[in-house]
Amino acid sequence: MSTIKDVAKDAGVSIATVSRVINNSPKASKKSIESVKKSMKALSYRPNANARALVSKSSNTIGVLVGDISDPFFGSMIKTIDSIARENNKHILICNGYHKAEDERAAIELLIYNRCDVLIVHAKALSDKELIEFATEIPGMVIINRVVPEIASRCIALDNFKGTYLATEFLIRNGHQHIAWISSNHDIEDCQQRKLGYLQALSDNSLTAKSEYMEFEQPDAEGGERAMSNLLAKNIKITAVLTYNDYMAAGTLVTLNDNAIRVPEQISIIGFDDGLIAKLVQPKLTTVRYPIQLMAEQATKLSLSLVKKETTPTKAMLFNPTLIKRLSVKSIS
Amino acid sequence: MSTIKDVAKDAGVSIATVSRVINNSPKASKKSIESVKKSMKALSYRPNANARALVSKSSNTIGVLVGDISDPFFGSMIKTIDSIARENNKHILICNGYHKAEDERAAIELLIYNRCDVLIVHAKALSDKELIEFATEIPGMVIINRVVPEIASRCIALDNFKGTYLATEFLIRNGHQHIAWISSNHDIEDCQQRKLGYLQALSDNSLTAKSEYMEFEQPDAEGGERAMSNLLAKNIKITAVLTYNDYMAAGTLVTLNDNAIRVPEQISIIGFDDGLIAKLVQPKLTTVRYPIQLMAEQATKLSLSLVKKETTPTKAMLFNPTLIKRLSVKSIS
DNA sequence: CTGTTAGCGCATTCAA
DNA sequence: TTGAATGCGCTAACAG
Repeated sequence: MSTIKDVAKDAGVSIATVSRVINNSPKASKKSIESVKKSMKALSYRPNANARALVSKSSNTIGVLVGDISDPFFGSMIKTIDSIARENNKHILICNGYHKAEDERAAIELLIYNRCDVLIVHAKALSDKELIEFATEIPGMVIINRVVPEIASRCIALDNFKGTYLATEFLIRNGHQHIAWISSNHDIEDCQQRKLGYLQALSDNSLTAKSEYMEFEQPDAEGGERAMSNLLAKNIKITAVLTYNDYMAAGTLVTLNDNAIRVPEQISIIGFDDGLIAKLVQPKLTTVRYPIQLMAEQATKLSLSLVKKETTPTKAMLFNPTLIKRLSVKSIS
Repeated sequence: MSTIKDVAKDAGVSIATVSRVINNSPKASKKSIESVKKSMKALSYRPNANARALVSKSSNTIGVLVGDISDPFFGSMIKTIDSIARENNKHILICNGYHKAEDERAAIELLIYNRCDVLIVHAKALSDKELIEFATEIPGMVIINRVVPEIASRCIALDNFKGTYLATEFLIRNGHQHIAWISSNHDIEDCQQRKLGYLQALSDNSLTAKSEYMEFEQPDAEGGERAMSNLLAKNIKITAVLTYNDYMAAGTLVTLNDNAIRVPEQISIIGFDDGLIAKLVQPKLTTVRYPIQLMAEQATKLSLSLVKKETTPTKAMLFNPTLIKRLSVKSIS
């Protein structure tokens, strides 16, 4: 692979001149520009991004840590970040944390090693303490989908509590009194908050929560199937099921359908996220919207302005969940 | 951010020694290792990946070009690549091509700029010619989901023709004679091959293809909805629909359900890909399996061995699609 | 086992 | 407008 030197020699100029035309510097004669460009093409010259990053002390890269890139939730988050990155002539470097502290730590470190200008971090397993340390070290780091009080100004999150509270209340208003909660078995803040929202809505409406109405499995369709299956096995009266996310809801639907239980006639279902899947299952899911694209956009912009030292927000940006009514909930008398 | 010099000074050794402990070189005394590690921690030293890549001429990065990262199909492809990358102590750099030649070109160039050791490229819009040029320049480049004859040994692809041929024949064997084809409106090889498979199976069974039985829309659920809607509008006799992918199939199901047409009782459906979604819709989709994870694994391994100059395959690795029977097809007399 | 030294490819002074 | 020279942070001889 040819270097800037080769190009300079071929074009009969100095490497400084070549550098100037690479970077569209105004102080380069038309003649130089022409001959250099010709040589670059002839040698199929590729500027070495590593060398540029080394000397310019900026890799022009936005680092992104997500839970699992194959999860469509993160897919749309990443797509949003990528599009804003492109608008700013940057690209993104993505790492998976798999919701494990060890992986999350390694991922953030990798992003730092690579001198990412800005960092957008979705970390659920890492402790507040470690996150604060990283954030202190990297001024452009922003945390998405989590609030760490000490660095709240760098956090973008959803009010998870409100999400399930809304949904539970909606079910209660529609006459439901036997509401199950199918959730994730990951011990992360989201789960706790969403569970609290569910419990609070129950108690605010004088309904007592029962542990046999709650199931915890992997937060995907399979987990949803298993959880619903467990619920059915217990032979308790259930008229509605609130789920941790749309995929668990989809799994719930599968189990119910396999068992000839009609939704929403016999059991109502509410999902969470309002992902693509919500509109594709039968019946279309009533769900809680997680405005992840909006949030990802804000996170990216915040992070970008942080490194430019433009803004200094004072508190966490907390987004509101909203209920999207579709066809998986039926009112009962 | 502290550098290797700072650490050397703090630890009272030379930068060479620091470099040695960073790289776990055997020729470093226990004492040095200890003091250096201590200093590294104290200064929260982060080796600069750009500098390392510059001098070692290897960024330890696998470059990946996909169509659209938010598409679950690519999500699972990337996840597979990432896991193999990690096994080899590498990480991945991902770019979106959005099936546009311009974006695909820019993406591959970015990956080359960043000195990716190996490249796994899913490019549909770029011409064979350009792809060959890139492949010639980068010995470790592998093309996935496409066959470019001149560089067949670097291609990993699915036999798309066989996929739809299989599916169409399956429908015919089950008594269907009025089979529609809902496909993507992108003018790429996959579409052409899959259409040919459909047409060939029809003609091999003495059925005549009719253009009003074919619809071309965006290859997603919305496109599937629209396509099915168009098909219904034409008021033609249809007993089965073959679709370009599972998402189009899911959209098809939505439209049919909205119009109170039962699947598979009134119309049978076959999808393509066997993605996660196939098992979540109602009824579960009979579909053609696209072993993308297997293929991504092979592509990564091939690419990895290519840069090590270990292997020199002679022909394209062509994968077989297989039919996965579920519940969306009914036999008619 | 350790330190000195020479680049890796590039951007950027500073003189001319 | 140009080129020579310097250094970004690091690895890898090489000599000790």
